[in-house]
Amino acid sequence: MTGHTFFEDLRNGEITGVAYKNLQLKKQILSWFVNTGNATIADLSRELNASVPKVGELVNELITDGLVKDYGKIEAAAGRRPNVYGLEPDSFFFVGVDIKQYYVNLGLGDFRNNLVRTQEKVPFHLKNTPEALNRLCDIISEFIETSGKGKGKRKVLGIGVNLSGRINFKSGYSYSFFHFQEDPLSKVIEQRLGISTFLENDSRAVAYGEFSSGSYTNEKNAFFINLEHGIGMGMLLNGQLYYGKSGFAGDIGHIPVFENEILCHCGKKGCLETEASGAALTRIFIQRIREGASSILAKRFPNPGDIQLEDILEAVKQEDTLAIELIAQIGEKLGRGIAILINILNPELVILGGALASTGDYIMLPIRSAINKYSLTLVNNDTRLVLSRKGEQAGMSGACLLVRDRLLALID
Amino acid sequence: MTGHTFFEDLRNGEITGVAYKNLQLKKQILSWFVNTGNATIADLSRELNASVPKVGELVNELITDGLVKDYGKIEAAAGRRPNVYGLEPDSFFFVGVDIKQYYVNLGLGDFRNNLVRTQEKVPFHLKNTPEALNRLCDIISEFIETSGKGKGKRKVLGIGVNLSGRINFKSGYSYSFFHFQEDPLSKVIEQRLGISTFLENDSRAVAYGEFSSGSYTNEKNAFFINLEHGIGMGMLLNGQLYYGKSGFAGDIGHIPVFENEILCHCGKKGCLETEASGAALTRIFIQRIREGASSILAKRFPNPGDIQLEDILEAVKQEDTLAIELIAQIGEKLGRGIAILINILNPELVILGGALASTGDYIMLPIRSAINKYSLTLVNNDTRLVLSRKGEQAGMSGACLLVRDRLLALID
DNA sequence: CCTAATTAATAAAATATTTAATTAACTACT
DNA sequence: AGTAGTTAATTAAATATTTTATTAATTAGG
Repeated sequence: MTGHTFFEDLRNGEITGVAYKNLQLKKQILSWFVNTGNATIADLSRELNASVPKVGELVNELITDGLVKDYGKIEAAAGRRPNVYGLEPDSFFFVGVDIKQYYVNLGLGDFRNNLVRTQEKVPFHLKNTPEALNRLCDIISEFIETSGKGKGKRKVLGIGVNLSGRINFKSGYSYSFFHFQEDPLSKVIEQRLGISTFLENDSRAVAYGEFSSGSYTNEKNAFFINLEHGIGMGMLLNGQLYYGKSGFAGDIGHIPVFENEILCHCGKKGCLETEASGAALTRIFIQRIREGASSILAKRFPNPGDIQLEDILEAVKQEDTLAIELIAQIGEKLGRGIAILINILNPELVILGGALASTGDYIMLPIRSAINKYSLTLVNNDTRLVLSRKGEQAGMSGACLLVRDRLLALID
Repeated sequence: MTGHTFFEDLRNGEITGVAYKNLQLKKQILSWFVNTGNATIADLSRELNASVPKVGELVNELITDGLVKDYGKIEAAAGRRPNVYGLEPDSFFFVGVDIKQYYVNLGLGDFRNNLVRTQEKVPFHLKNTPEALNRLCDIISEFIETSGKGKGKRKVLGIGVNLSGRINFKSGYSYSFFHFQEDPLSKVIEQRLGISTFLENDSRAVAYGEFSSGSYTNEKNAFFINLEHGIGMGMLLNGQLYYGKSGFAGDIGHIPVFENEILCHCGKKGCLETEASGAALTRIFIQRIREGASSILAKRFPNPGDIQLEDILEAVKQEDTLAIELIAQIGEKLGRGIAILINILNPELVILGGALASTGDYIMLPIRSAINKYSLTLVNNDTRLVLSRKGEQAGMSGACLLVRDRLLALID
């Protein structure tokens, strides 16, 4: 009993000795609730190798701090029924901000990974200007202000922001957007809004959201592949989000797999993205229309150059032959890229998400057959390939989860 | 003070409460010595967040068990000089067995990662027969018997065996060699020799040896690429040896990067190994000779089919133009494969080893230029590419280290 | 060469933690 | 319905650990 709250202790780097050990054990208790769910004092004592009185004491302190809740007694085969404890969802909240090219999704997540409120597709144009950053802060601020519940504002403990491009989540610097000031972007937002803020690369955040969602919490080695205009990826390796040396890891879009002459926007030739991305799909589709191919989009767009990725994906749903043919081609090539990943990293799960994934089996089946064709059977037998079921939710959810887990110092 | 030795406690799964915590702290102390070197009680107390008297007590117990040694006083700027403690190299030893196609290397490693005795190139033919396994056990047994020092046999605490092919190091099963009995191979050897035995995939073990050696202990994300007839790889990701779901990870040889029609022994086409391996080098070299190309080997081998990989590598050293030309070609293609790895995993270090690496700059420069050509500059700037400096030693050393660290339960 | 300053190691005192014992709560069986 | 058997939670006793104080060892400076 230090007299300080959990969060005060957490922020205090000077803490040593007994207080340090208690803090560590509290983190382990919270971590257990986060990863495994509710538990009894006896469970925690057994799993964390601490005595029952000690665990009881710390759980009570966490209850006092409002982080943990007594969920009452549970059924038991025999004997006195234990009380179960778990996270207090209503104590604190997190805001997840998922920034896309032309809009922003905001979500308010509780302590147990439920989005209690969302505000989707708030108009916003992602440009590297102070005005855009200002507008972004206003949007977030407005969202927090209006997130009251009953009597007042809900206590927001942290903000997670997903941005595309290179991010150093430890320093809080963004290198692709909003890097026109000295201070790291996370600090700038933090000062504007007065709430701890963490940045993350968008694909990585979405991946974290997917991996932490219900069905996939057991997987230790998994990829989330984000199929939009470009190809992004988030990786979970040995149960941890993988960054590589400087946070560039997951750049699957620019692996050299083709012997083509198409110049990629990265400056190289032969990148996977040149033939197997949303951008490639759009380019090839327009080209085929210009060559006279028939499609429901051919009539609708007098100028084929106006056709957007969304139109093509819509056409797939309306069973347009050309769109379906091309998405299958893209799938086959993507499958070759994924086969490389599978051979190298022997994962247990690959989740496909992003706009292209909404075409379902049309893209999934060619990918699967290419994986079978190009990767070792022994290895790819281990790998489940699934479509994302969370869609846009995963971005907000992942952002909330990342702030939560970083604030609790459950991950580093 | 439990009255039991460290190793007895370690093997006792039932251990709980205070004894458990002491054991954990002892592991942390040993781990510190292994990873960071000698330390004073004060250092350990600070770093491991335990009190000075507690650390002192446990260090003394470890000294009693013979695992730790008092290295005396060290210089200090001011004040009473502290005693430094570290691993006792002469207490226990480990045997590393590196099995190649036609020979075996054996090494006796001490507690501090020094090979105190080696026996290299012991003739052995790796075949999947009980006779070969028998012979292997005899070789190991003979090595241990003759590893006496002064008065008697040195105490060998564990044996590490590197085998090519798929290995499950946790269960001890080998799936490519010596799998003709029910019991896991590690258990079979263990029972024959009466000493704890661990198996590991050869490339992974060599990688561990390389990563743990002097200069590279700070790297958290590194690859070791083993260039022999095939291409093997061991990966360190987030500071841990990476296995993937079933231990197949690192299979870089069979990633589909070529659009060729060469049938790989894995049954697929377009594998990296079909054009960028020692086997490919041999095949192409022989073919070129048959087509009339000139080389110093052309005269020496009336039948070009007799030319072996070793002969070609020797020819490179003698500056044979054809050999040099082809090794550069192989390098360029390998570089493309490595570029893929770099883009995906953003490592800080890539070590090239195996027979082909002995050609030095002849293979290194084309690899480096292909990496620059095919991977994103921003990413490959992070990556140092180096040649293995340990050569055959790394295999034995890695095997010893893996047993040591697994027996001490420093890694899982 | 002695003293102040500094750090290590040890010893004693103060806490903290665990273990064991007790009490409480509940089920199933006679 | 009462009782034996189980498991939880609490309390008290026994340990263990940390903290603080003391002593030891060493350097630098007067």
